[in-house]
This record gives sequence, C-alpha cells and structure tokens, in this order.
Amino acid sequence: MRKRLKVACGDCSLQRLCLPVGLDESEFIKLEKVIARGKPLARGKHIYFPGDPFTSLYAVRSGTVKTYSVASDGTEYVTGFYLPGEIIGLDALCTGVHPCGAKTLETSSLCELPYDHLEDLAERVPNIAKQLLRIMSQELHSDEKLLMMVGSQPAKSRLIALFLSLSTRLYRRGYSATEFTLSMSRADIGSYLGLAVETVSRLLKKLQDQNLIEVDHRQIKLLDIDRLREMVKLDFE
Amino acid sequence: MRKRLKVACGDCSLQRLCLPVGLDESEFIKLEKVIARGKPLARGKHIYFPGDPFTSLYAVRSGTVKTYSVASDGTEYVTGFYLPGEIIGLDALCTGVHPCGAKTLETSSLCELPYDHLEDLAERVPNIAKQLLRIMSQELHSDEKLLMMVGSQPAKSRLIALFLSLSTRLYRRGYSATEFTLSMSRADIGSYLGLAVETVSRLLKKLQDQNLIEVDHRQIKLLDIDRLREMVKLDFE
DNA sequence: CGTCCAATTGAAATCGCTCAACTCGGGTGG
DNA sequence: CCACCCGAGTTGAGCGATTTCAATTGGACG
Repeated sequence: MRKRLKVACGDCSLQRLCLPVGLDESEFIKLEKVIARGKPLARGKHIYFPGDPFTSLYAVRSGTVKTYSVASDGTEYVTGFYLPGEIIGLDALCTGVHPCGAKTLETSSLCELPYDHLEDLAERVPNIAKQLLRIMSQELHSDEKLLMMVGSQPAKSRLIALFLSLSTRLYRRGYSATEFTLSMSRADIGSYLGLAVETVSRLLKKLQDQNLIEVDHRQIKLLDIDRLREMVKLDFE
Repeated sequence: MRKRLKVACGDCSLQRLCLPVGLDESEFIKLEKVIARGKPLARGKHIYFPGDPFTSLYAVRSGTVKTYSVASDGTEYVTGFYLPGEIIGLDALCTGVHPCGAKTLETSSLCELPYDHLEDLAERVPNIAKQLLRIMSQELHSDEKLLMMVGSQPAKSRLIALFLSLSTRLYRRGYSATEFTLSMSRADIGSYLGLAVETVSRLLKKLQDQNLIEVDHRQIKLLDIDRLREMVKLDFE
C-alpha cells in the first residue's frame, strides 16, 4: 500500500474541492505553510467540543466528521456531516467559541488551519479571503436548503434528499454516485433530519420495498436516482 | 419631521450593529464611498428575485425584509426575516446567483453594497474582510440554531423562540423588548417555522390564554419573558 | 358599502413519535 | 471456538401533535 499521508495540498486529490480552489502557484505555497496535517484520528474521537475556544478551522482530508450541538437539557443534535475537502468550524468565527462539537464518524485525517495565521495570510493573499467567503456562502446556502427540507417536507423526502446529497458529494470526490456506505448511525441520520430512529429504519425498509434503494446494514445502493430525484421537491447539496 | 435619509454610515444609528463594526475613522470613510443608499421601498417590493444575478449585498437600514426560496413545484418558503443593520444576499456569493428572493415586509430602506467594489475594498482594508466573515459566521450559527428548533422542537417552542429572537434583536436596535408589531403575516411565520398557518393562529391564542403574551392583530406584547425563555430548550437569535 | 385577502375556528384525518419487545451482528472472554 | 453480552437496528401497536379541509369572521381599502 502506498504512503497515505499526503504532505502537501499539491499532492492532495482534493485540491479542486478544498480551500485552495482558484489559487495560483505562489499563493498555494503560502497557504501550505499555514496548514498543519494531523495524523489519522480513530472513529468517535473529538476534534473539538462544544464550548471550546476557537483557534483553528479544519479541513477534512479523509473520513467523515459530524458536527453536533447540545441543548440545555443535554440532548445532542447533529448539525452536519462533512466529507473530504469540506471545512468545519466556520460557525465559531463570530464568537471565538465553538457552538458545535465535531467528532469523527470513522477513522479520519484532518488539516488544521490556525485561524490567526490564516487571517494574516488572507490579508496578504486576497484570493484566500475570497475563497473563504465563498465557502461560507456555500455553507449558508446548503443550510437554507436543509432548513426547507426539515421544515416542510415529509420524512421520506428528507431521507432521500440526504442520500442524494451524499451521492453527489461523493461522486465529486471520485466515488460511486450510487453505492456508498453510511458512516453515520441511524440515530445520527434521524437527529440530522429531525426524525425518530424508528422512522428512519421504517423508511429505509419502505424505500427498499419500492425498489428505489437497496439497504444492507450501512451499505446503500441507489437503484433509481432519477425517480428518487423526482420524489424530492427540493434538491439539496 | 427631521430629514430621514441618512447620508453616511457616520450618521446612521446602526453603526454598532452593521458592517462598519470595528472599523476606524479612515476605514469608515473608504467604506462609505462604496455604499449606495436607496430611497425607501414600499411594502411588498422586491429587492431581488430568486435566480437574479448577484451583484450587490444589501444592508437593511430601516423596515423589515423577508427572504424566501421557491421549490420546484412553485411553493414559497420563507428563509429569513431581516431587521435594520442586518445584511442580505450573503448566500449568493458562492454561485453568483441569488438562490433566494428578497422582499420588503413594510416600507424599508436599504444600503446597496456593490460586491465587486466591496471585494476591492476588502483587499485594501482587511478589517472589512474580517467583518464580512464574522457576519457570515453569525448567520451560519443562527441557521444552525433555527435548524434544531424546526427539526425537533414542538410548534409552541418554535413560535416562542421566534418571538424571543425578534425581541432581543429589536431591543438591541433601541426598541422595546416586550412590545412590537409583526411586519410578517401568519403565513410568513408558518412558512419560516415549518408550521401551518392555522397552527400559528391557534398557538397565538393558546399563549394568550396562558397569559404569556398579548396578541392584537399584529401587535405582540410579551407578558412574561422569563417564563417564555424557560419554555424553550434552545435559545435562538 | 362591497370586495378581497388575512386570520380564525372547528372537525376529521394522518404522519410520525413513543413505548416496548425483539433480533441481529460483532466483539469479548472463558 | 463457542457462548454470551451489548449496543445498534428493526418491528409492532397505540397515541398525539399538526395538518388538512371547510366554513366563517374580520379588517383594510377602494
């Protein structure tokens, strides 16, 4: 097996999806100096806890990360799933404190972007500031879409929408658009979509009975993407 | 009546809430040069339509604005309510197209921030880029909170949470924290919170019967903020 | 004074939740 | 290597919060 630990953005297959989008050679090099690559984290490890002081953003290099927040009664709510090339921690930038926690759903590696360095760099390299703004805008946009889903679509649409979202995001990263393994539990899915675990379970079965998907534990196969798309009024990323 | 049209951020009562936060004298002056102040728009007028090309951000100077998006079947979903000092259009920055439309809920004035100018300016004045990032992060954070509300809180909590949010935001702007008039219809509220209009109506009545609020058409009086707060597990801005 | 849209109210239907029991698979330790 | 155990996931039944449908009221405005 080849050496897996990428040493620079230049070697990383996520260049086109991650922060470096649109940077030229020299900007690229400057950015790399700021990035700290961590060794892989095991499944279930925290990257930061809710309430932790904000020091860095993190780019997911491999694996999957969930973010969650905790209500005053202690209940956990999943707020997002993050795939390689996606950035976490952006919601902490305004207060300096992480409103949500972040936790690996499988063995994952991350690139740490110390924010004070990044801020300095952004002053000298305007493209980096622009790219950061673009990424946040993207996130804002997808939150809006999720909000509409959760607010007004039936449970089945929400679940399908999540699968379609994962499908396109994985596809962009070079994986199959129709077959993937969920790294999150049914409970995580339910929490994210605002559904009870039992509902998620029942819907998976129903979708399978309708020959729309195939479910084997956490292995999912989308059998008819077009029909699935038609069933969702709102597409979300 | 005094002349109402503010000619500069320096004269504007929203300095401490709006984009100029944290800028010094000279930065301030540069920012002002970029801003185009529009004349008041009547109730129900569009600032931009969903699908419009993105050219400018807008700061609400007075009045209230709602943003909404449209599903493939034509249904409208309210995605946000914006008060003076708040910025709209941030979700368009990533694609260059407005995913949502924006519409006044009452007579409102806006400050236009042409984005290409703002981008140029941000290169020269790092504080402006920082402030933009902070505002987007803030927005991201409040979307997360709303998402949790809508995803997993009962209808009553959601409505209360909206009122509490409006209350604190209005208070910060120098208005009463306990008495305000809703500029949005019951339908807007329902759409925003993921509830049927009828449910909104019934809940208002119920809250009034419990002596928690007083409702007179669109006039709302919060009678017991503390108790209202206790009823909401998740506070949202 | 009539029209029209917003808001309210009531009754019935439904979707998804809760509670509870049960199954399955993976890991652990004897 | 097998038996056991435990958490994740599934399944069933009943319930309840919201929705939907339908009818009415009320205000605002021409």
